[in-house]
Amino acid sequence: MKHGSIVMAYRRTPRMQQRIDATRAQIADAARRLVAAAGYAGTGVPDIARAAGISTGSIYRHFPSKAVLFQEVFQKASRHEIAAFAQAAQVPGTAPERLAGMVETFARRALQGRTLARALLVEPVGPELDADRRRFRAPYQALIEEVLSEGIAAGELVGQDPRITSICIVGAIVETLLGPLSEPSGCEQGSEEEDALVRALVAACVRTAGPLPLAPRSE
Amino acid sequence: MKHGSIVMAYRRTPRMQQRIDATRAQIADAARRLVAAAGYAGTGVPDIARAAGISTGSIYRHFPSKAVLFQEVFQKASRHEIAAFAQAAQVPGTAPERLAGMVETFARRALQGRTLARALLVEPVGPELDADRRRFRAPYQALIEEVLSEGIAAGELVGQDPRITSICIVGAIVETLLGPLSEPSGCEQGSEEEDALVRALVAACVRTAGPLPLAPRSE
DNA sequence: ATAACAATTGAACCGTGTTTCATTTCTTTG
DNA sequence: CAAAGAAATGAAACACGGTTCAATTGTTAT
Repeated sequence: MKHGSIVMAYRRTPRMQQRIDATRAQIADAARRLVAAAGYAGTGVPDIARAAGISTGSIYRHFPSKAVLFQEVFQKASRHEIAAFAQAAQVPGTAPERLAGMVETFARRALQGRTLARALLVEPVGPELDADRRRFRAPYQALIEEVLSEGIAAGELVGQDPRITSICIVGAIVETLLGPLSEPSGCEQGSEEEDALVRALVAACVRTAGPLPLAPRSE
Repeated sequence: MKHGSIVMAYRRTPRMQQRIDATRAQIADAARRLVAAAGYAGTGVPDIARAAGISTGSIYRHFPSKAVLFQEVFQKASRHEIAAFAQAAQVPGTAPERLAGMVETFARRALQGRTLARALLVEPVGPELDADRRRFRAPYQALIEEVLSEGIAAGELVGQDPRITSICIVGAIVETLLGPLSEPSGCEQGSEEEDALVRALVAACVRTAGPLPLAPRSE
């Protein structure tokens, strides 16, 4: 304290805030890319720092922990997917038709995304993120359940517990894609094989929903 | 070398071999019990040693690594389940009837086992065991596929890819049980709730198989 | 220019859980 | 009983990854 002149404190300026936000986004983006390439297990905090061009310690100025960082990454990544899925749910048509479109949308996008989809859907992670993954699957299930309920009310589907059925359909999709998603070149993208897989999956899911032939009104 | 008399070497005698086998079994059994109680993540090698009444290091005389130990534990545990499932597959009846029995068997046993089933079916583990788990699900899928193929040939089920359908059914079962298996007291064993769950699951799986009404012969 | 303070660095830290190994205990054989 | 060697011990070493923090660099305001 040499002299009494009060020097004003450093304040967070817009320019600085922008810089911070950019770094934060850079970290999240690097994490997303690494997870998409190496999976969750194969992505350490130092790896992310290197990929983002910053230091390990800096990560922790922007995120309190690795778990929270990935929570954000996963949520952001899944928002896109869920939006696409929700859009498919809104096309007009009978419940079975809509369901078919939804399942196909899900499957095609997952097969395109591969490793990221695998990380989101099935890759083993710690218990904290495990709960998150269930939360990630839930929106799909809810959208399916909604369509099923409407289909039942409209007499397009047999009577059933739409909640359980929707869970079954989500499980069916994930399990079917699990194999292809695990093998790097399980079935080539855009191949005949992929088409056959998706067709069979869609058919099975529609059957699970139990479409009624054509009974518009009670006899 | 005090005196020239050649003292014969120690040789592995039947008695000793029996002892070794017993210890090995003891280790595997302790591991199984601990996994059933605390899950895979919550079971360390020292824990197993303590439960088996031996030292940590001894484990490594009997198993080269923790991964191999659990491989054996999981395989042995699943043998029982698969045997029960295979038995359910052999009861006489139509394909839909048999499938219903199989699904119910699987679900009831899994809900009874809880933590062990969860460890086998869904608990996050390392990548080595991940492949094992897929191998663990495969026998169920194969048995279902077999029943489906027979049902299709017999005209009891609609035309379909039985492989994909069987994968879907396995996924449906696992996904449906995942919730209850995760929550310690999700739905009480032997409860009304459990019955409803199993009924809905069985119904959904049978629909997935696509039973045909009653068309014994082509018109 | 320089005080004040935030952001960044990266090597060290720490907890957890697996694996090792010098030592001890036990079993068999002459 | 003594020698030989396998089996068991358990404390210590190790590996791995996330997290921390003292030192440094960068930015703002006077």
